[in-house]
Amino acid sequence: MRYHKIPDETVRRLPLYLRGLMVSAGQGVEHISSQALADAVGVNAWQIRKDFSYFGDFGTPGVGYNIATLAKGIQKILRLDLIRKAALVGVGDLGSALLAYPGFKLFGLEIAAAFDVDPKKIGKVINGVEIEDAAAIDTLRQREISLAIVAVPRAAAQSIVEQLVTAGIKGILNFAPCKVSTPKRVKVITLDIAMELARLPYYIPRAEQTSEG
Amino acid sequence: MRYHKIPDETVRRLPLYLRGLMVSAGQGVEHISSQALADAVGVNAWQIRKDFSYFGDFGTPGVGYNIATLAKGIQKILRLDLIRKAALVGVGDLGSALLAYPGFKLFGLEIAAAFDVDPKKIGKVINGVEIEDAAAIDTLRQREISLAIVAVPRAAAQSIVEQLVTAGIKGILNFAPCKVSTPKRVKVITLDIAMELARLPYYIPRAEQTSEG
DNA sequence: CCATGTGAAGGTATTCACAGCC
DNA sequence: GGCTGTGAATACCTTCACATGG
Repeated sequence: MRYHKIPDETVRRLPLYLRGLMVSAGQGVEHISSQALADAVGVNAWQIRKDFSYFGDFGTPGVGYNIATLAKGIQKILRLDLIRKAALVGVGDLGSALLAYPGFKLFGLEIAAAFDVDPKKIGKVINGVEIEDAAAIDTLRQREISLAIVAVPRAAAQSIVEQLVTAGIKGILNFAPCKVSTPKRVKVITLDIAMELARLPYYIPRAEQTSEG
Repeated sequence: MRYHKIPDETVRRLPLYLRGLMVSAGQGVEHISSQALADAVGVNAWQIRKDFSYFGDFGTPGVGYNIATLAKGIQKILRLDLIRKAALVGVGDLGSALLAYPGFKLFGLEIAAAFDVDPKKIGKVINGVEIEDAAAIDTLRQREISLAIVAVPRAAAQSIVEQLVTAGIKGILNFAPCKVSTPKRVKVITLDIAMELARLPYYIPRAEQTSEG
């Protein structure tokens, strides 16, 4: 089933598998079965096998998957072998935390540029990255950075996104709590932290509620 | 179609609608059509109408939805009228940013307690919340807090989650990049920031790649 | 014998088209 | 005329069962 349209849900799970493989690799294991990976990441074994089957034959029947080979394969599918740098716009509390966040490294990603409008922040260096004036966003094209993380207030988000698109940015991770519009060719993933917390109470049965605020 | 099982995807979208309604309400509008809300939040109009239809008749044909009534209705469905307090565990870079994050207020939520294991942090006050020793997590039961946000390193996550479950926590928003296990009655939403960034390159067409790192 | 890979079945969510109501 | 609410149709994703290969 090598040539097929890839379900979006499969793409969403690929980084999860990659994370699980990286963690297993760090424990010195060489092969892993779909069942073992399933236990590690919390997805059904047959779902994992189906997902991998979209991309080709990664596994060996009776043995499982070679962790290093599979990890490389997923990195290539996700294009993490080619794209490694991201720019950050908005170095407030959340932006600073993202600059210091060690988790991107696992995927080969790093924040290679940071921007803010606040003159007091411009010129400061956080985690080896110098904060630049947001007016310099258009230099991203020459610097061959095609990913951006937006961590600015809602009111500024759409305008910043438009600057990023002009600067040749092709993918945006948006933390601003609002919809942002881009040309179809530019992919946006919006991640609203408060929204995630807000749907949690729904799953708490009424009988079990312990907190009323 | 008042009594029906609610699709999980619908529940996921409810906070999005609520956010859109809150923003519209702040602009002095009283009614909104499914089309206008659709434009505001980036979901199809028929999807919105279908979602609301699971819960009853919120709208008036020819007029639209009363924003205040609909917002209250969604808050009630999500149980945001009853549950307003959350505890934070792990006051590192990300945890501190979450403590300062103003976005929870829109949903009536607040971080009402914070814990860390680092003696240097314990006793400090951030945004009006005093950081307590993680050993005090079990006091959450008496304080009637049933939601928790976990922002600790991967290695500590499972152990912290178990303490939280013992303390009577019923819903967890997990930022640690790993699967955490809980009894079925405790709902966990894991939000791995790096994973979200990592699937963005997939959507960048090869021809358009401008960055290779 | 064990684990993968995959058509087919089953289930869930989205989209459509239009009846009903203001 | 305009907008909601919803059965029906469609598309999508998950789960199953088992053939296939080491």
